Amino acid sequence: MQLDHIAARLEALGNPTRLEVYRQLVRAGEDGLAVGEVQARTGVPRSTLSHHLHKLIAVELVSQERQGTTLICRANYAVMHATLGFLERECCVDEAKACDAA
Amino acid sequence: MQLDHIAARLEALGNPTRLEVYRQLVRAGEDGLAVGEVQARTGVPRSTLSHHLHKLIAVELVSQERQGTTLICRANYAVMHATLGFLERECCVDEAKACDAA
DNA sequence: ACGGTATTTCCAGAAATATCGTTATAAGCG
DNA sequence: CGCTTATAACGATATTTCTGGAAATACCGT
Repeated sequence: MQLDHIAARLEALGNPTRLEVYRQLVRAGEDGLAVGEVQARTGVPRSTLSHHLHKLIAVELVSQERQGTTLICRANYAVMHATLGFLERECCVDEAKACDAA
Repeated sequence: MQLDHIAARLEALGNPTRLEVYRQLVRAGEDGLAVGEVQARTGVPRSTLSHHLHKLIAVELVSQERQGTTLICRANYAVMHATLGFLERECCVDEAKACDAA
């Protein structure tokens, strides 16, 4: 994973509205949530929400699947874990040094 | 930790330049790095770097300590871990559900 | 106090982002 | 086919961010 990709994902999550949306999707689990359901839970206006969802989709943190007229959104756990893993590895560098120092 | 704080931290890290700066600080470990040293390693112009550092400091991911004419910057690991911990907890909600489903 | 080094603050323009009303598109149903 | 629902794309505006040069400030040795 490249630094730019990680940064893009963090930026996507670095907005209260999007973080809240993402959290709702995580909580929804495997079943995911229809866009309209996310809208109902967050109260974000439709067009704004669509915009934010696209940002999350663009960095692959969220995926969409059509079911009839509704679009189901799901959190992409693998990408999230990869991102967190990268950050932890960065932190572990320091952890090791901290341990050396201690 | 509130959602807004987390988002602010993610946003701070969600910029390639700042993520790189932060990574350099993490790698430097406990000793930290002088601003000038960060500048030398990243090649970011001084004023631009100063701005980015302030953003990282504002969300407490980085701290500064003066040593004579130079300012030493250090990564604040505790804050980083708290942030990652929050995200992991969010993810664990899903993990549990994923396990139920599996 | 003077000179030098390290760093920030000031400023301003370009670019990106957030927001949301309106309009368009896709899918199902009778 | 026309109606309804669900959602995305368009478009416009206000705000924020990013960037970096120039000037100001902080600290130190002499």
